This record gives sequence, C-alpha cells and structure tokens, in this order.
Amino acid sequence: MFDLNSFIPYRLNQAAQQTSEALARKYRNQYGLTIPEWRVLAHLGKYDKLSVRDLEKAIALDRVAASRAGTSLCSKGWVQKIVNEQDRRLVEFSLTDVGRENYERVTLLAESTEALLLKSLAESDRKKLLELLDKIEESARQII
Amino acid sequence: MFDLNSFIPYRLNQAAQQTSEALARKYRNQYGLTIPEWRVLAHLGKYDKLSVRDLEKAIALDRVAASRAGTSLCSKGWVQKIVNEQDRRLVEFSLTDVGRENYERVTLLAESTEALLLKSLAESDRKKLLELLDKIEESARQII
DNA sequence: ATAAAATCATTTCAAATGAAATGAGTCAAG
DNA sequence: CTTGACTCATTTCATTTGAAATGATTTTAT
Repeated sequence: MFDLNSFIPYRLNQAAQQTSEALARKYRNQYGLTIPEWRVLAHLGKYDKLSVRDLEKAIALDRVAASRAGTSLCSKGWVQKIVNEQDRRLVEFSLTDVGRENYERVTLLAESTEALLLKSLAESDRKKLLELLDKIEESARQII
Repeated sequence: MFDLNSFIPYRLNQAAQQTSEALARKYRNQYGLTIPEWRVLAHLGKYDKLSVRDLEKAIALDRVAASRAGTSLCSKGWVQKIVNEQDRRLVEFSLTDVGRENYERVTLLAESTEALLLKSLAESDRKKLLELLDKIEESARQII
C-alpha cells in the first residue's frame, strides 16, 4: 500500500517547509528579513560582489526574486548596488558596513537555529544527510 | 566562514524543490496533475473518505488548497464529493472507479520516479534519511 | 429551547510570484 | 562603423496563493 509518509519527495518537502518556517519566523521577528533576503545576504557575506545573474545561479532564486531581494536589502541600507564599469549591464551587489555587521549577527542566528534543528542528530548524521541530499539532487537533475 | 551550501535548511529546500519539480513534470506530462492534486489522490487511495479538514491535517495543504485540489479532481471525474449526513458541514471526498484506476497508475509513476531519485542510495540510506527527516521535523515544530 | 460560540467548506480579495516584455548595454559578423 | 543577435536587470501583468470573510451547520452553555 502506497504511503505518502514514507515517500521521499513528500517528506523532503515537509522537512524543508517546517525548517524554513521555523527559520523565517526567527529572521522576521528579529531582523524583518525574508528567506530570499537572507540568502542574498549570506551569499554576499561570502562572495563580496555579486550580480543578479550570479545570485540566480548560486542560490536558486529566479532573477526577479534575486533582484527584488537585493533591492530590498538596499533600501534597508545593508547592501549597495554598483554598476560594473567594464560591463554596464551588470549590477554588482555588495554589503555595506552596516550590512556586514548584520550579516555577522544574522549568521549567528542562522547557526544557532540550525543547531536547534539538528539537536537530536549526531555530527556524523549531519554529514550523512548532506551526502544523501547531494546524491538525490544530482539524480533529480537527470530526470526529464 | 558561513557556507549556504552546507546549511541544512537551505539544502533541504534545494533537494525538496529539485525533486518536486522532477515529479511535477512527470505528473503534468502524463496525467495533467499538480502536486496538490497528487497528494489528495494518494491520500484518498489509502483512506477512502476524507474531508477537507482531514486532508489539511494529513498532507500539509491548507484548507483552501485542499478544497481546490479536491474540486479539481472532481471535475476530472476522479473524485466525488458527498456531504456527510451525520454532520452536514463535512464534505467527504472519495475516489470514483476511474479515480481508483488512475490512482494505481499514478502511484506506479510516483514509485518509479522515486526509484530514479534514490538510484545512487542504498536501501539502508533510505531508512536513514526518513529517520533523520523525522527528527528534524520534530525539532522544527518545537522552535517558536 | 435558545442564543452564542465553534467548526466546516468555499469564496473573495489582496499579496506574492514568475513568465514575458522592456530597455539598456555588449558582442560579433560583415 | 553598423546592423543584428545576445545578455543583463527591471518592470509589467497575469496567475497562484493564502488570509480573512462568508454562509451553512453543529455544539455548548444557559
């Protein structure tokens, strides 16, 4: 008998949704941040300068969402947009000083929330999970 | 240095999205079915009679989505709605004969697609993954 | 018995989303 | 050079989504 509760795609969705909601509540309550904004922030913290296209590729936001999240972070004063002088089609997003400070804080919140999510898992489980997700994503990409 | 790619909530989202998209393509191409419709179908295959409220609780669709998916399956002729005579607020959804036939077919497609997703995993990995997702979901529910 | 509160499914409407259109800039071929 | 094909970010607009409103029914409290 088919059981949705042991059907991996469904369970991945459930787990993703539950964890995203938990995280989203934290970000929203403490920083008024959405998940797409957080992703842009997190990626800028690591890569310094990124165009909308870079973001689209790197963090699985479509370009409209990436553009909107970046613009919204700009209006918070956390991010600045600078047109690339070599190629004036490109808009480079980067963290402001305030953005960098908040990046540090939000990252701590993200990490502590992740720790709560993983509290009943061993460190080896975390590695194992990432490895399994890698394989599943790889297979998913091959399905037409 | 914080890395989004080893951040569990992000990776769960990625994996869920990739697998859902792969599945959704299959359902849409072969049966014109959406994911919410498939979930309702799958659950009706197992539980026979379900109200919108039952569906909401069981398969993580809000009641609007559940109602819409059920109604849409009705207009395909796969599902019927019958008002419960004991409690006339309740609308019981159940599979028609055609719906049951299609349930069998779609379930096979779901299982074969799942097998493709898991092709590089051992059977023990599948169990392990479900166990890890259980624990994470449980923890997520506890986060305010 | 009756009124108020609660529960149910659906509808409505405003917000979120994303595909296609737009406008700006670059590249490549002649 | 100049034209036409690309590539980029943003805007637009139609669709999707879900919170709140609605209308129907049941339960609870008096």
